[in-house]
Amino acid sequence: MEKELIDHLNENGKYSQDDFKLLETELLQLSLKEGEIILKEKEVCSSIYFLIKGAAIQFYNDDTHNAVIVDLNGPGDWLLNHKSFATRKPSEYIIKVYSDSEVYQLSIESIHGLIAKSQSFFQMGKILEESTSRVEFFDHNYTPDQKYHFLMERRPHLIQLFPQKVIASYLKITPETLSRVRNRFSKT
Amino acid sequence: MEKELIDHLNENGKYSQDDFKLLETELLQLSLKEGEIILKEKEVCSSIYFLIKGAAIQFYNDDTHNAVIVDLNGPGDWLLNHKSFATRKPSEYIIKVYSDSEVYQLSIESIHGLIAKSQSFFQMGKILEESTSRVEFFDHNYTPDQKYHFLMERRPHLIQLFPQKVIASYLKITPETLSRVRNRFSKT
DNA sequence: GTTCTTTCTTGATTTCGATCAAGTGCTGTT
DNA sequence: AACAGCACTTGATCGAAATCAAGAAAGAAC
Repeated sequence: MEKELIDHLNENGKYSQDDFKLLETELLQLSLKEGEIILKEKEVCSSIYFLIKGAAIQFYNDDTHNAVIVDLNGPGDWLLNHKSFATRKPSEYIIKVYSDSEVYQLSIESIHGLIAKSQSFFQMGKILEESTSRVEFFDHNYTPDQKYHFLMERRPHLIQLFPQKVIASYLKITPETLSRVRNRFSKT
Repeated sequence: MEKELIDHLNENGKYSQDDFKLLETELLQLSLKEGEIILKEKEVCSSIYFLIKGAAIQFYNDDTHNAVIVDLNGPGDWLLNHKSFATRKPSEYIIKVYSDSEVYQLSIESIHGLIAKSQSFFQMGKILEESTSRVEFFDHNYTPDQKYHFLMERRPHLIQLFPQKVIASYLKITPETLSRVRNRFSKT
């Protein structure tokens, strides 16, 4: 099992050597090419994917067929649509690999099996807690500068993984505004 | 048990007569006066409340001590802070009764006990799914008109329960803008 | 290398919602 | 009834970000 996942699990819970061995038997390692779709629109999210290397985006197409990016992911992140996974209903969003990536796939059946074998895997339920950062963005009604600072503090690695137009879409600002924010920011 | 709760449960799951009886023994009915606090800041949310009559708000105080409203509730809604309830960590937000209200209180211990007695109560886990409307607001980057239309479609009763300044804070627009939106809206 | 494309930057202009400022109307209190 | 205190409306102005429009820079394809 890759170091990334071991570190991630140890940071977010307590697992024994046996737990790691159990988990390893359920993981499916996949290599994905840029542009591959992990979760199609209207498909039920029935696996979660641990991103070892690469980058992924979650988005939907608005009425004018523009991709609206709702989440960005880098190495160490879990890829899933929380809502679809929890409700077993079709996903409104699409998950797509943004650059060549390595992932571990873990099916919902595997997760249930693991929990049956070891209570430790209950802790994985944490993955289901929607990363609250998006909700906080909304609650706080941030300015473009605040949004960028927020991103720099919480997920700075994402800035390296995606072009600015993607970051801008994620932050709900225009690429021009992001360029000016970065310009201001680099002078302080 | 009040009709509101029976209807609510039947709409969101399948429960037997025995389930209702079991539940009834765990419910604590409370009358609350306008302004009473249900969940204090930094308190762990260890009960959920079903709002039979009245109205409630969830908010936090920003750096300048203005209340920023993050959720509004009316009869038929459950009152809880999802994040604190799920993580057992202190809540960042406050839940306050906005007008004299009738609620049922249900503690987390009661919920666990109910699940132990009847699998039906697993379905209550749905309550824990964060109402997605707030996230959608953010994802879609709505204009003030769209926000108001969204509210009119999804939760029109809230508009009757709260003054416009409260609705405006919830929608992250000024009361002036809301007044103009409503004015435009009433002419179509 | 050179060309073609895409990304990023920079400037000018526009636009929408916030802010500022009165004024109106409603409710409750004495 | 008279007043005080709010909630709401309406108008005028302001400002921040979007939009429009070139260019510059950086990659990719040949």
